Amino acid sequence: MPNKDGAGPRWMHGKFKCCGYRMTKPREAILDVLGNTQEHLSAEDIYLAVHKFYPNIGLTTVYRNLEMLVNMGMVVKFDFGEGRSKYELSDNYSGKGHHHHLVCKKCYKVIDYSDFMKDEVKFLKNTEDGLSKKYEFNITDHLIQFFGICKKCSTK
Amino acid sequence: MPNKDGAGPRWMHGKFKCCGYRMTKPREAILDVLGNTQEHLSAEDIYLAVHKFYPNIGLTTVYRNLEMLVNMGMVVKFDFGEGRSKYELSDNYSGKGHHHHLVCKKCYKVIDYSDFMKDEVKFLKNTEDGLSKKYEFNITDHLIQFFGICKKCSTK
DNA sequence: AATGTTAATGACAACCATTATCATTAAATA
DNA sequence: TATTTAATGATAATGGTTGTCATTAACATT
Repeated sequence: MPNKDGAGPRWMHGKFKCCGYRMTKPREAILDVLGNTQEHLSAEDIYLAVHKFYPNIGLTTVYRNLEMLVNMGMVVKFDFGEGRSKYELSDNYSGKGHHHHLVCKKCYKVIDYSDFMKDEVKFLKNTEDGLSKKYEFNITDHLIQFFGICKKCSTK
Repeated sequence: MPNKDGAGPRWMHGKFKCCGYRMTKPREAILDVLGNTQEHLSAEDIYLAVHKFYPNIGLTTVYRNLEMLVNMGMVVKFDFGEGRSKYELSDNYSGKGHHHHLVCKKCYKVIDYSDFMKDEVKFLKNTEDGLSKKYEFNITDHLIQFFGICKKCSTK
């Protein structure tokens, strides 16, 4: 799963360099893991995946890098109510494209959906504009999640 | 702030009784606190407020009751990214009415807004219907939050 | 009002995701 | 290759939340 050539995409290196950061093996491995899954991974999930190839990379490092990547906007952190955060590459860096989440409250399975975005975009634009003006808030983000019970969980 | 008569609204007692639950002093005090604030309180906030009048009510009891009230649908639990959950009475039991949240990412101030709900309701209905059908999910809830920087935080 | 049943409590320990500390290592640059 | 300092890894600490268990008190029944 990780890039065995040890280089990683060129643009990535640039991205880090120009911020005064370095491209390190753990950082690259973490991005690799995030880039090669459709799942929503916890810090520990990522740690375990990375650990297979680089057994000396520690959990602390994973947390540190995730925090940094979130701050850089390359990774997004989600809370699905499971007691631990989940991470995924942000829209610009993942193949998934813009999507939102549908979360099962029982098994915490998460479905990405990107249908129904037309209404949503309109609604979001309106609301963000209105709220920004009225409450003098500089809105940078939104979180839209639907919760429910998935098919599997509803039949047991 | 708590009802000194020690009775509380009648309908509440009924609500609990018919589920096999009991109306206890801690439970009542917690509901009282939640019913008499416009703030979004953490478990500890509630504990401290309750503690003033009933110093022997413990934090564990607060957590236990909150969990139970959330399961009953009387209280809603929110995560604003602060590292601890916040609680408020659900729409049906609070004077606030249906609203959503605008959260400052720096100071975690939360603004309730109920403007712009017209678009939202339409959008939500559409999306929920579509998602339910397509993904065979029984949708029960949604979470809509806007994040940004409040005026105060942006000028310092 | 007294009693019995059992939901609920309170004190404390345990849990577990996340963060802080700090000596050591290794990217990037010259 | 040497220098600088960002980044690492091991470990301890933090802090919100949950589990345990003996005790208490709501409520229905008598």
